[in-house]
Amino acid sequence: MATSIRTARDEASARLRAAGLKVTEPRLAVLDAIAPGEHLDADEVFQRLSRTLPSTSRQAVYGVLGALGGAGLLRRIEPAGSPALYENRIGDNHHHLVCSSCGKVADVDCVVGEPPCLTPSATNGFVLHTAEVTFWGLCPDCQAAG
Amino acid sequence: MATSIRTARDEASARLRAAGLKVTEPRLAVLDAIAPGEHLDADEVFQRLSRTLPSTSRQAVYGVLGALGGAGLLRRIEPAGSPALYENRIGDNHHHLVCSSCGKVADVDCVVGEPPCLTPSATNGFVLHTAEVTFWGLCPDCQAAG
DNA sequence: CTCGGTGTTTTGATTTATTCAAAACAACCC
DNA sequence: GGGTTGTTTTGAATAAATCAAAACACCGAG
Repeated sequence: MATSIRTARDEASARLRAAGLKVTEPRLAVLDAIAPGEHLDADEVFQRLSRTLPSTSRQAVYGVLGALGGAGLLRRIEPAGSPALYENRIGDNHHHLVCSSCGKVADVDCVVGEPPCLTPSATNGFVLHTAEVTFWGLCPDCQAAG
Repeated sequence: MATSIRTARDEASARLRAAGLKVTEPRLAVLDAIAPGEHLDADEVFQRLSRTLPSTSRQAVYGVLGALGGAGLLRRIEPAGSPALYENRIGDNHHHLVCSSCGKVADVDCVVGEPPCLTPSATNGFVLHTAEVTFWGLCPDCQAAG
């Protein structure tokens, strides 16, 4: 257990270094705070760090999230009506399901077949680099709540 | 010319009434301010109204945009990194091309073939009602600017 | 036509999410 | 270990939007 924690920290350190970023406690703590499948906003990350590394300032959280996002170690999404959210899952082009009632976010793998969403009908002269798909609906809990 | 202006106003009035909204000067002015193909934020709308109906407050603009958006007379989009934008084109499920450098927005008709983007690989129990696709890239001007 | 109820707008303050700037600090190469 | 550079802290400021209460205007009933 202690071994696996040490290992996770070491892996995180290695990923930071590989990205050309210095290894610092706030960065390790942020990487540790966001579990796979979660989508956390800056405030939620800050609150989690207030348990694991209470000296961390809110601005440091913004700085870390910005650095990790820019380095590709976290992915940032901004669903309409919600503050920016950060997730662990990177490197694939997965999409998101957002509950229009409670804001809950779930991942979905790319849409049916090949990524057709990368091909709009006309590009208006734009050179594309990403297609982002957000599905809006009601999550199971909000369906149950009527 | 005066006739066409009168007609546009009358059409806008009819659409407001049909939506169950009262017909007011600020609402007519907002509908008049947003031309087809444009994507304006609340501040841009407010600035346009400061010419055509200068007594309108910023909060009234927010109120009008909210009411018209809720009634389906305007569509609201919120690309990441940008304030909410409002457009005229409603009732079709078109998508958007956003320049990641300057923020310029262009409309695109739905992606190739049938709307495949309405079918994620797994819905995680969500009941879907909308799929929103945002394409990110560089607009022609920003390509030219290097 | 005018009166009254309801919905809208104004006025002014407030909140939320985020960014800026400068000083203190810490990681890491030598 | 010591210096440079990047990071974090501290504190203030901004942008976008929302809230609340009072003034007002639309529009249907009479």
